[in-house]
Amino acid sequence: MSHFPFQRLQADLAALISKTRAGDRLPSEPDLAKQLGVSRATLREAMRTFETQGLIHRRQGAGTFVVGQVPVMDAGLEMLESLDTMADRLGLEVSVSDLHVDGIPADKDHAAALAVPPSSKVTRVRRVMRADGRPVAYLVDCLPEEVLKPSQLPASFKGSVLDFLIDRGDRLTVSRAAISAIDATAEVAKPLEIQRGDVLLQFTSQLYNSAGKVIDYSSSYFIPGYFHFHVNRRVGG
Amino acid sequence: MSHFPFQRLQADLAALISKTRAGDRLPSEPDLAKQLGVSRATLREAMRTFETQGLIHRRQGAGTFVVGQVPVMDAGLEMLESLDTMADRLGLEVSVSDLHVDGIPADKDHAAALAVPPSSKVTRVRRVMRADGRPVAYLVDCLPEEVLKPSQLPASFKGSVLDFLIDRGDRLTVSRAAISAIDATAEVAKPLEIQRGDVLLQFTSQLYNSAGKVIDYSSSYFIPGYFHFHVNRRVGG
DNA sequence: CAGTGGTCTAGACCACACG
DNA sequence: GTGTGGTCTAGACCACTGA
Repeated sequence: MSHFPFQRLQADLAALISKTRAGDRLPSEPDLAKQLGVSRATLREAMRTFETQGLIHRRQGAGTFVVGQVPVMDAGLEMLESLDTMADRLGLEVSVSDLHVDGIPADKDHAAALAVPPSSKVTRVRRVMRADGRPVAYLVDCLPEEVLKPSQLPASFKGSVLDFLIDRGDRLTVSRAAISAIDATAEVAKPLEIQRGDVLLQFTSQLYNSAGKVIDYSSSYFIPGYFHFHVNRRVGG
Repeated sequence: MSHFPFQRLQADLAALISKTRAGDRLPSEPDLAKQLGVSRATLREAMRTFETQGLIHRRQGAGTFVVGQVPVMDAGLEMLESLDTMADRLGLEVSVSDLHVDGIPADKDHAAALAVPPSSKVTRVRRVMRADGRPVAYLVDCLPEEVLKPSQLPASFKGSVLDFLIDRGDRLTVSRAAISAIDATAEVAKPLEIQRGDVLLQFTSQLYNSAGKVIDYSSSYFIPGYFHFHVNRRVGG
């Protein structure tokens, strides 16, 4: 028996997953832990890696399922386009769920990013993007109320704030996105159906109009494995 | 007593950390777990969040220390520059440690990225970048042997492959970087002095010369909190 | 309802740092 | 050696799913 349970366990799990048909359920965690000769805690730690890669999906009360080939969205970062538009361009099917639109008072973060007074009203739009029925991104947009009131969004709103603004005729120029990697908090883990502590790619963006004013402050959380973002960087001046 | 130990624990830990002077040691994990009324496993789970944010640093055998204000490297992604150059521009002190240069046979990944035959020789350069003495990034460059032999690197090599190539007169044009978020594997966790499973921002880059040939394939791993990468995205065509 | 994954506990052993 | 963080175990209770 190896003295490094975790490494061996990773290999054993990889073998098990690869020989399980997509969509099928793995044995329950207690059973699997017994089979592989480790405790359930260790097993779960190892499973987190495979969930991050999008190879398995765990559903409380239901089980752990092997996930089939994932549709990957590959996009450059030079251009800003909505995930909807991106999916269209790539010929992928995406859907939106858990759409919530509300008005909230600006907190310090909003006030600084949007250049509005603290406690002024901002419109918040939250939703989950799904590909193949599985959550792949969680998006939160915040806009000053004078740019967008919750009531202005039509019943037919399909989830893309960017596309809505463009269609409405707003003159948008550029978006500045900060890129980071984070642990999922409980708030974003729940809609994305992942675990708190799972790894996410985060974009925090400010969208400018032609007057140079920030009209949208958004946080986007992407589950790794479903997206391939890339950027071309020039060398020298 | 709250029914949500984790949330309360996060708040308690945050309070403890904020009132501890930078550089001081926190109580040991068993002591702290007892103080806060949770098990050590739960405590460690919560601590991971603060370590990701760079607020604390855990050293096996020594203790957990509160980290002072971190020097942040803020950089756009439109231009490719070495971390050395970036640090200079920002007036920050960085150092290189754990420099390893070796020649290895190309694996499938190298062969595909560098467009060289499998098992042909590639030169690999690995090193850790430190700011304020703390590891902040782990960098691995792989170059075909005909571009760079291990013996060609001078003893004075200070860690930047990009700067070396530029100084040598290589005509470089553009770098294509793929951006991802990953769990730290054991291999990168060790040099970065973090835990396996901690979150990292990863850039995987191909550097092109003016002939359109890939001459460097690199993987860069960044600890979140020390870097603010951003990109400006144009709207529309 | 039984069974699943999500969380927490108490305790153990190890490798490592430091005096 | 002593004490630290790193890891693993065995068991418990909970929330949720689905028949």
